[in-house]
Amino acid sequence: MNLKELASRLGLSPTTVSRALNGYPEVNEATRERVMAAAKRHNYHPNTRAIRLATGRAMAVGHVIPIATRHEIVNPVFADFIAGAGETYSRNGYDMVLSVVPDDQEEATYRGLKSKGNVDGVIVHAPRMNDPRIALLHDIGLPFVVHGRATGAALPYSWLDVNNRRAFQRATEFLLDLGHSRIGLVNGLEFMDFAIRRRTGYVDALVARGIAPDPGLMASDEMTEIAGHRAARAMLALPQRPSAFLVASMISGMGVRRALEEVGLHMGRDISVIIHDDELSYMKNGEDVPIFTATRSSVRSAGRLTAEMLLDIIAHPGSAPQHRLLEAELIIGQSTGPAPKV
Amino acid sequence: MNLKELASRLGLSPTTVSRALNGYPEVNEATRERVMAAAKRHNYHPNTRAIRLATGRAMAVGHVIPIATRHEIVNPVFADFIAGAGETYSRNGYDMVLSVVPDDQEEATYRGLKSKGNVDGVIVHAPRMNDPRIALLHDIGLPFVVHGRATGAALPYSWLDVNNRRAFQRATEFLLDLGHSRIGLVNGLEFMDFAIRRRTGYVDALVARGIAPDPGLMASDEMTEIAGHRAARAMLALPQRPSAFLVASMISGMGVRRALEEVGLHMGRDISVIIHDDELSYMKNGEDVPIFTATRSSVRSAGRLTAEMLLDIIAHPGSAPQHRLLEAELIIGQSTGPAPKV
DNA sequence: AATCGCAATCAAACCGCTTTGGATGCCGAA
DNA sequence: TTCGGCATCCAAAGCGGTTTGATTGCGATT
Repeated sequence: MNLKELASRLGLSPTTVSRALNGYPEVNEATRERVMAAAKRHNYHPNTRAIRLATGRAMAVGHVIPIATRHEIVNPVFADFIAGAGETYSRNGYDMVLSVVPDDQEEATYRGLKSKGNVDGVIVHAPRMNDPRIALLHDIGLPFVVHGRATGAALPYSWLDVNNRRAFQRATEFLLDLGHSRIGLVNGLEFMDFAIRRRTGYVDALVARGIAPDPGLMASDEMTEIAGHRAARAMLALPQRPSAFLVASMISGMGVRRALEEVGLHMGRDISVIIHDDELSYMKNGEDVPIFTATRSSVRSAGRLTAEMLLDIIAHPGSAPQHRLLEAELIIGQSTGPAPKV
Repeated sequence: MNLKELASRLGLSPTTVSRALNGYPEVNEATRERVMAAAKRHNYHPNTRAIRLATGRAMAVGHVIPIATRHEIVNPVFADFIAGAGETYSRNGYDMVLSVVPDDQEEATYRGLKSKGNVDGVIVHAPRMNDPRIALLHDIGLPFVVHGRATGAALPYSWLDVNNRRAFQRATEFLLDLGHSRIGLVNGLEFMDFAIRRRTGYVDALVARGIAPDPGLMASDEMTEIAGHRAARAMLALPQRPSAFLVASMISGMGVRRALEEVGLHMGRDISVIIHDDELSYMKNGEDVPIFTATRSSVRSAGRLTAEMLLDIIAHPGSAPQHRLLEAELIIGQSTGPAPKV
């Protein structure tokens, strides 16, 4: 069943039927209802491919995921972000198209997406310092929103980010207030923009209290259980071990906890831990009382909001770049307590 | 730059240019090369929307992800499966379109995908017993492959699955051989097909050795850290506690390990644990020596293979359903050892 | 009665490609 | 010489919608 056939059954022209279904004003209400009813009765759905060609819009948004020929891994927050963004797209009749490509083909993929007209815009994931994608997308004229920020970008661009600096600053202050002065930072890889900001927040808080940051207490690695474990073990082996940890993710935090248990330290009593909690749906931080004290920000709702921003930008080309900075909550769980007297 | 313009620059008809670019034989080789060169020089990429309309093919595959209005959560293996499938699609010029929809709109989504012509086929995730999607997709005539199997399906369908029954049977036998006789099963939710099969494997192995399965040693819940912890705690509190655990996932396994440590049991010495390891990229099971003894099967390569199967089915409509059963490896890590003498 | 305005509808062009069904020119065979 | 066959190339008709630019009918205005 297509437009033409539906129109002929109704004794109307395709023009009128199209307009009736799309809510144009110049069609008699009685006619419109007749058309609507017939469309429903015959289970008519306009062919997306034809709409796309006719309107010149792709009605789709792209997400490009470069895969590890070298170091990076599929980001564990990715699934939840996508789920959030996908909700927004579904609600607005957009498709989400994912391109999983070797990272040396990332640029070609963006160019292809634009010139072949597959999508109306893209969301940029996991920005790094001086991220080349921003200039690239500007260059090819493909609307985009960055999830996160890219320090060093020369051009203006739209972004949505969590205030990572502030979150880690507050968490550090919270630990300092509890009497901790040697605080270990188990950070993500510091070519990722958010990891840099987190370290800045941590360092700022220490410096503001007159504490010189100790390089031995700052680790930077992938946010895996293994890496978290390794970093914590190393710091626990120091002559002056930390009495608290600030950890970049739930998963790293589990590695840290394992390290603590191995050396016989009780989390929340002998040693404090704060993690950043992205509220991943499959990685809940406890049920009633959180296991970890955490800076918390839902990556899923970030996905929803980022997608909304992008759709708005697509709908209003030429509008000024948009920015949105979300604050993380600091929620108290069982993993923090006053620094033990020495 | 479009076909018509490229053609006119070349002094050729669109027909010939189209054929030249698509490798049709009825075009002079010299002409073809001239066309190819011009296409490259002008950075010509055919408009995907037009191709799709003209050929009637969507050149896209759909993945429908129902989101939790009730119980389910975004599947943690999902990201890796998608990454694998996406590789296959990219390599073959297909797009992957993800639909994230409230689960009461799942059926409508599949129907829409078909009637609006957005995709040429779909992959069905996380099949349950008597999964209604199979009959639905048969009904609307949308090619599909199931990742997993759906016990109770009346109609034939294509699937790719891991031999979950065998994997858990082997793991159980391995534990039995080590002298364990009380083995706790920390399973996933048993409306999921794979969870049922795993339990079957576990039970079969026990029965084969003349051991009656103890309902108190079989837990079924979401595969989260929290749930794994809860299940393990409950079993450890039994008058006759298990000396080994068989656990459905890496994440559950971390909860189990936490429970063990809380009650002062050393994993691998006092108590044995085997998990199922999907080889998620952000959840490595150790680096050199695996932390957990595990039944292992890469969900990422499953994604690749499932996608290949689907593309094959799309390319050969009317062919017989295809099946592929992958065997899991049993790899030995640090979490298993002989049952302690009582 | 002639004109105007407005509501409602339609024919046809168009989006950018593929594909069908010819054309055209040239060569070798009858 | 004539004609069939072959290699090349092309005009035009789709694909299934949207959108532009009329057209029609009718009550209201002059």
